[in-house]
Amino acid sequence: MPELPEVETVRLGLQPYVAGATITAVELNRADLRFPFPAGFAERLRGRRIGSMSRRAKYLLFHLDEDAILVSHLGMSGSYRFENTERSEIPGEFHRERSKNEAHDHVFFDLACTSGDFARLIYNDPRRFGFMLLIGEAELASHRAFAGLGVEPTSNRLDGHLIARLFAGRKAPLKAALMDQRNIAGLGNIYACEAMWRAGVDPRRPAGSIAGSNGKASVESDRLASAIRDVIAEAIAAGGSSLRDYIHADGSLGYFQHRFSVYDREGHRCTRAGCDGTIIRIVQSGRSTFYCPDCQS
DNA sequence: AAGTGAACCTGAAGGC
DNA sequence: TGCCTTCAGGTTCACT
Repeated sequence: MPELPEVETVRLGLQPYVAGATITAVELNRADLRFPFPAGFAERLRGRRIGSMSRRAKYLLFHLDEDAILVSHLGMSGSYRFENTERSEIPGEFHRERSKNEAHDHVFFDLACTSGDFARLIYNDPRRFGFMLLIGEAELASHRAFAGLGVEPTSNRLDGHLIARLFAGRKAPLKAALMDQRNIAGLGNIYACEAMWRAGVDPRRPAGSIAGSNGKASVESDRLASAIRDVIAEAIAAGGSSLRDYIHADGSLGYFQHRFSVYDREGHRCTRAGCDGTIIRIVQSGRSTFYCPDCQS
């Protein structure tokens, strides 16, 4: 379930365990996910020490020694879990014996943690839309996955003026413009819908109609920028608690439980004070959009 | 160039 | 019970 807040929650959950850990072994259950794994993937990771983790848009970045970065995108259904987080003197053997191999477990990372514990980090991804890259720190900015990405919705650079400038003259529906990672990087279907509801704007409107004249900020572009930043910040805050179990996994997946205002609420009453509308679902560029036709205009 | 739609893949849920 | 269709949090590519 990975939009930006979910990816950030995964990062926050993994970071304390993997920071400072050394990768003692990597096993692949198949040669590809969405793309083939980079040549020599497992071999190149073995023996590397993980410094820290960061996130860009929906990408997880494991910063390794020798200025390398393990990039992980979770696609639609990717997840990480730990198994066998116990002390052992023989890392490789220990994990191999005890680890459960569930359907769609594709990558196994054996880690020697700074605490002296050993842990096995497992990447699972039923639909295999996720992928992993192994690149150099210097390559990051120019890599095709990152070069075109827009502003982080958590950044204070995201304001009404920027939205107006990005959207001015655009005829694509507002929803499509918000989902376009070249504009705002990390917004997905859920939070695009939620942000438009909070801002009271119709997803079908041409994106350019949000901008003021001459691409200046408008009341609506200001409202939309605030809505995006608020909903993302709130989701990260809420996600932190609800996904923690999922990271500690003992086999059971945690579920991201959230109160959505519109997403997946077709047929329900709009919850905006004073609005009597009913949430409807439409399809835009092949994706579901949920909104209230009464208070989003 | 910008915008739209199909493709990638598996599983869950609902209708009959 | 099973079989069929539709849908799912993302990205990329091919086409108009």
